[in-house]
Amino acid sequence: MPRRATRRFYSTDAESLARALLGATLVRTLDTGERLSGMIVETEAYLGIGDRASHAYNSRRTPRNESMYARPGTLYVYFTYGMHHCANIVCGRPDEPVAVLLRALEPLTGLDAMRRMRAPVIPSERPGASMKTSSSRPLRDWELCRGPGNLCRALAMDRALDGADLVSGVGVSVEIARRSPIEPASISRGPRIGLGDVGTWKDRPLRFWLRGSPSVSGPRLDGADGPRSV
DNA sequence: ATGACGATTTACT
DNA sequence: GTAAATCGTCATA
Repeated sequence: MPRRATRRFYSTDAESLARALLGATLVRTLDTGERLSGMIVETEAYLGIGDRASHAYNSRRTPRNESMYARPGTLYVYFTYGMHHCANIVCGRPDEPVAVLLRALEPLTGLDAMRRMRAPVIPSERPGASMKTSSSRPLRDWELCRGPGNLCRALAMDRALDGADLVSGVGVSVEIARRSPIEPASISRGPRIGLGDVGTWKDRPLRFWLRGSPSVSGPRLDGADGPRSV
């Protein structure tokens, strides 16, 4: 199949990598040996110490974001909102805290395992208690990895994977398989999602997605192209 | 020690 | 549209 992405592939600026990752396949191997995979359809670029929306803004370097300063091809996984994990791939040059957030995949294999991971955790199975049928209808295939938090949940990715090197491939349970380049015309871009008060950085069109994919997150105001294209 | 804050998601008015 | 869930992390004291 396609070959694993090389160090060179990741050694570029965030915007270029965000585009290059679209269409690539992310493969996650569980401890059980199950292989879950999906096509990357949505990414966001975080440009580094000058990017007010970045965890590394103003050279901020703490135990949490330490892996942002690692070699290109390193995984940066963080925990937020008390319940979600988000996964990034570090790029740029070594010691440069530049990264791309993985926001959505179109599931390819291991959908049953993904559905299992996404299944809500019942607080306590109380016999006799009226089972409040969680109004949640069964998840459709295309929404299993829709959104950065859901993506990590479906693929069982957490801080244990933070700092993993996607290139060496030694004992790595996550890998990126390149694919033939995507037609530039099929890529849309727009402002990043979920940012706080970051001034003008809020509007920079650093979010990229594959036009037409149902798995792309964010508000879908129209039908054909998902979020407002730019 | 304390408090404010999330690169989110989901449910609800 | 608004709000709640939920807790690790970081800056401040």
